[in-house]
Amino acid sequence: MTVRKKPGPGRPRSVASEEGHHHRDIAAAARTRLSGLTLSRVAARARASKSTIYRRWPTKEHLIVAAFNRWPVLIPHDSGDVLEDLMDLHAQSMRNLRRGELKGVMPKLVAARAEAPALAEVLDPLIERRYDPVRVILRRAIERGQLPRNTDVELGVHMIMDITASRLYFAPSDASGPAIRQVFRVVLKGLGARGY
Amino acid sequence: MTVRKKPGPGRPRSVASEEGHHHRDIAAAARTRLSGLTLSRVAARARASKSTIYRRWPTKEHLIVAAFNRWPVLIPHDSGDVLEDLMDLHAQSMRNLRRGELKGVMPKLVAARAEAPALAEVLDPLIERRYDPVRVILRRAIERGQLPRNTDVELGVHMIMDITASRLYFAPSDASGPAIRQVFRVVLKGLGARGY
Amino acid sequence: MTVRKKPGPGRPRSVASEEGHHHRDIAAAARTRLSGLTLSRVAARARASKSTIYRRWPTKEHLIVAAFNRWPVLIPHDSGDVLEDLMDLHAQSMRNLRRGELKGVMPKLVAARAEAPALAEVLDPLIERRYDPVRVILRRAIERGQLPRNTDVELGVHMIMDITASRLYFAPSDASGPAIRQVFRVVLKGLGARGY
Amino acid sequence: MTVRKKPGPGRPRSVASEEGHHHRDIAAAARTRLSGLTLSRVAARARASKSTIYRRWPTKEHLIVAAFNRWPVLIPHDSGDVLEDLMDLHAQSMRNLRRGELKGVMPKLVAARAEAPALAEVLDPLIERRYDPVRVILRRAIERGQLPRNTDVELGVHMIMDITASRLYFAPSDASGPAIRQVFRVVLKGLGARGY
DNA sequence: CAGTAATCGAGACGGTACGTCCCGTCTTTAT
DNA sequence: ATAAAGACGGGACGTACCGTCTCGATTACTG
Repeated sequence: MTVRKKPGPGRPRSVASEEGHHHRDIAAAARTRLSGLTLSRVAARARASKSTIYRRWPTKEHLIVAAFNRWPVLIPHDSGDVLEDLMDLHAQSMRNLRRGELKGVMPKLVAARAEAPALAEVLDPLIERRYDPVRVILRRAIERGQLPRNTDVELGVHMIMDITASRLYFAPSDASGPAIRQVFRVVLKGLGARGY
Repeated sequence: MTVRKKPGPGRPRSVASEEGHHHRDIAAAARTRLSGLTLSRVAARARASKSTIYRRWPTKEHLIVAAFNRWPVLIPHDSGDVLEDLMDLHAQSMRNLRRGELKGVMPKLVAARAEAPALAEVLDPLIERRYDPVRVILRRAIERGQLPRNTDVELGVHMIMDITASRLYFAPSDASGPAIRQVFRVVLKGLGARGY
Repeated sequence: MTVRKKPGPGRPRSVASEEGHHHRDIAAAARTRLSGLTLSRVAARARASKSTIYRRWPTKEHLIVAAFNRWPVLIPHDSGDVLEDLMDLHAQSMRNLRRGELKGVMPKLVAARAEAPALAEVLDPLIERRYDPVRVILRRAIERGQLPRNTDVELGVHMIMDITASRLYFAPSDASGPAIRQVFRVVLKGLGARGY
Repeated sequence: MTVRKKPGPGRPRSVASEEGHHHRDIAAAARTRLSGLTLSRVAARARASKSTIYRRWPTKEHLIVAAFNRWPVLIPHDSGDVLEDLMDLHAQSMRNLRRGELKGVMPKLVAARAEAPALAEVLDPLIERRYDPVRVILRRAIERGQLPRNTDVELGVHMIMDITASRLYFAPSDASGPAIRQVFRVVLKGLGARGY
């Protein structure tokens, strides 16, 4: 436990945890206006100082990762049909994307990650967690009998997430509802689902 | 057609970026050492000047795009089986990736593209062309009878490329041969191929 | 004499003298818009090419000198009184200065001259010639008996020109009529003139 | 008065240009080698960065003005005779001029001033202050009775400075001791001094 | 009149300084 | 002792201009 036994002299860090109001403010400030993001600007907007930011996050990119983690998590609903559940997830993504200037953050993060292995260690678990809703949906499909008992869930999850991510962030592809539905249908069928 | 309208008076630009002329190939100089790429360094290595570079490419990123376009194109072989053909393509990618420092260039390009629409106009056609080998392979599979007559080729091409790109460049996923084989199998089966 | 003995084949320089129409055009183009003067701009305005300009003048500054030499020469009038004649000269200067953007050219020339001795050789004779009108006026004053027979004309000329130039171009001083009249009066009196 | 309004928080600027602190004196670095002066070189020599320099001085020329202001001020001595005092001042100028590469700085400054009014506001007061020694000498001459009670001191000061400056920096004139002595004699006589 | 060779306009080229921007660290004063 | 403020060293960026060069097109001389 990192409990301070004795406060000692001097001003203590303002609620020294990531949940502290100050740090929350900073990450929030970073979340808006990702393009042309500058640490000085973030500091100014959060009424913090650059020292404070660098005391908490070793690089600008780490701060962006923190900001990225504030993205709302997708909620897996249960409509009784895999395809519809996946489409619902995609709709949630699209809604998140539209609001806020978070559009370009994923490419930026991925680029930073590519040449800073240290960043990968922080970023990858967060990304991995984003896969969970799809996991839930696919597992439910198995229980429901829409997918075979022995379906490789991880394979399916990654395929769906990879394609979705590509279409949303990276490639100049069609990310509209109908196009994505087609993709999901092929994946489900390839996984052995009946009726697609 | 890129027909020269009229030569007119004036010294024409060296064709250095195409065949190389009296100075070194600039794009080639940019190709090596992508991380920490500096225009001054590129200029020095190519025995060119920054002016010359900026006269040809409006931004550093445009130059990188040109450098990216020197990547060897994948050759679609014909082994008589779709899956093997696709796996061969993937093997070529892996080989290209290993040699050269081109590793981090894709994420960088994608990030730059995300916030410079002008760059997208130049980059997207080049990316699109990279899809061709897969197109060829899928079409051959249809002719061969491995895929149904009415297969949506574009759908398949994009799915395969999206997933491959994700695994190779963007996501912390398994891009090994066996893992990719699994993915391809699911896609092919999803498209209606028999025997996978 | 630099007379071409035999013309030989080939196109001769277009009226290869400073009086040639083409060169006149160039110097004229340089005369307008001295601040932010660029050889490319001069070339464009004169419909000449940089090569042509550099064939005639070894540096930008030499061209400016040529342009400077187009300044109208001051005409020494004879009113019967030295002081009035000098004031008339000053009025002419002021008029020249007001029209045209030639304002900053003298400082520029002087600065260039300071670090390019070669330029001094070209510029100094031209400047020296600008002293002539004052010489004429002072000599007339001697003949007229307004100045002593043994007046050091050169001393007077240089003093008058130095002060005038300082006030007009270099120092933040008063170059108005009355102020200059005071100056001239002191110089004349110092030279031994009676009645000032 | 340049009163500090309020220190407030934040690291204050180093006073390097005034007393020198943890890095070398920037203006001093600029003072040496005026011709071919490069901000990068100044920065390197002063162990400072371009940012630091541009934070203090808006333009290269402003820095040069600051460097110019380090020129030693002339000391008005009192020999009992105006002419000798003025000649002593001139001797000091000549000595300053000889040592150091400051030779070309005045023309440069004047040229820059001519097309940047903002620079004039900074430069002019400094130049004006350089006139003081002559003022002192002329006033003493009046008290001493060498010049009339009602002498226009400012007129004399400016005439002397204008001519001196012209001969030293701008015009291709004789700035030797005897020549200058002649000039001073004429000015003094013109101002009503007796015995010249 | 036809051939030919120097000059011309246009502008690309290598080089280099400029002034701006941002990063991540450091140094103050205020709390 | 920490925080806010922001100065600092470092270094890349993209712009501007210089003086040289390389083209194709345009001439005036020569044969």
